Amino acid sequence: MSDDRTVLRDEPHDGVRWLNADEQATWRALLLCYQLLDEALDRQLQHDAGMPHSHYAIIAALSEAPGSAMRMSELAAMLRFSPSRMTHAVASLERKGWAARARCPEDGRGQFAALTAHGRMVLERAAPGHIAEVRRRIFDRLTSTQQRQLRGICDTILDGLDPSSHASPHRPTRISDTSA
Amino acid sequence: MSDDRTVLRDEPHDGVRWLNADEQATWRALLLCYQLLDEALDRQLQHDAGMPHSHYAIIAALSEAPGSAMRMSELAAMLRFSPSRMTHAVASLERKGWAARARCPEDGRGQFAALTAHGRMVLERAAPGHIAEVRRRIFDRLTSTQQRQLRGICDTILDGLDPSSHASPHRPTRISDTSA
DNA sequence: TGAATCTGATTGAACTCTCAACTATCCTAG
DNA sequence: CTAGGATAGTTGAGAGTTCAATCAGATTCA
Repeated sequence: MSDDRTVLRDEPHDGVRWLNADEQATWRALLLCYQLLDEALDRQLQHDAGMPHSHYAIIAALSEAPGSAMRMSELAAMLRFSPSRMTHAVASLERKGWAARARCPEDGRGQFAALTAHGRMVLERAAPGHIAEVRRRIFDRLTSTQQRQLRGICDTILDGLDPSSHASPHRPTRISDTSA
Repeated sequence: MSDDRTVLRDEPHDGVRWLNADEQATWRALLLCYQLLDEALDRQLQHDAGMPHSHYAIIAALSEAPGSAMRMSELAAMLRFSPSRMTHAVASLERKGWAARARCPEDGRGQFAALTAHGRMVLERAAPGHIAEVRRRIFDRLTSTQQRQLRGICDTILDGLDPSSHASPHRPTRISDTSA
């Protein structure tokens, strides 16, 4: 209890190679970056628009869908949410009157989530502030070289995390896709 | 309601410049990367060690502190947690017997959080799996060039987020610092 | 000294997310 | 046509986080 040396040493253990000093520093910076970025974005949205980032992602996705509506499962797949998470989130949006659900005619099990007029208005009001924050925190700070590097790094890491993310190479993207 | 065009256009609005296609793609990749990485790490720790990533960060930090103990506020500042979050988290660790709290003699308001022997054991068991996951998801995939690039990008972004993060340039880092 | 203020930490409510059931519908093979 | 299994989505409990309010011990200064 009064030992000031860590119990974890930088030698292999259980067949695991530990991180070296450089890797540690990078990992620490990455984690901190994630954490602070996430908090900054969430705080901005929560404060200025009364919604968490995940809800913004949902209404932004809906706003770009044909008829402003999508099947729950489509939505979940697109945003990589669990079905349960999506149900809870859309239920919450519904309570606020920003979204509505409707049974799917072709499949009795299915549900559509649709953006309401009110929801669309809320999104329109929330988007500028959100995008400004993204810009301010990230794109205004990075050189175009760094931006390209970042893209490559993310794609590389995603390859190992998300088999289905060789995604969207040429899909005509839309602006509110600053979401997720 | 049956309008398939997005309400958000890629023209300036409210003085905010929207993201262009490249920026959007990068931003999307970054978000997805964050999300999946975070889930992967959290799931691994939760599944194999019964704790969320944030709790791992706490016990790892404690394990490296002199006497395996730190003031609540120190701990919170180091990990960039709110006081409230830290209180709740340490309370949870205490319930599991992994940490203990003790009043600070010099300052009646203060509290120390200390790692228990049990907590140290739990950390020792959890660390290899966690580090392996970090390695597998990130460092095994990136070239050393990419690693350097990533470090630079994170530092750049952190400059705008966290004034106090020009941090740890030469502090003798320790292994369990794969935390946070 | 003693009021006003500041600081370290805690509390409880509200909310989101996860996980493990569970319901309802659809599909398929016998 | 019906039993078994797959699919779409929901439910509720448990946990972590945030926020605002609060408490108690320090500090300041008149």
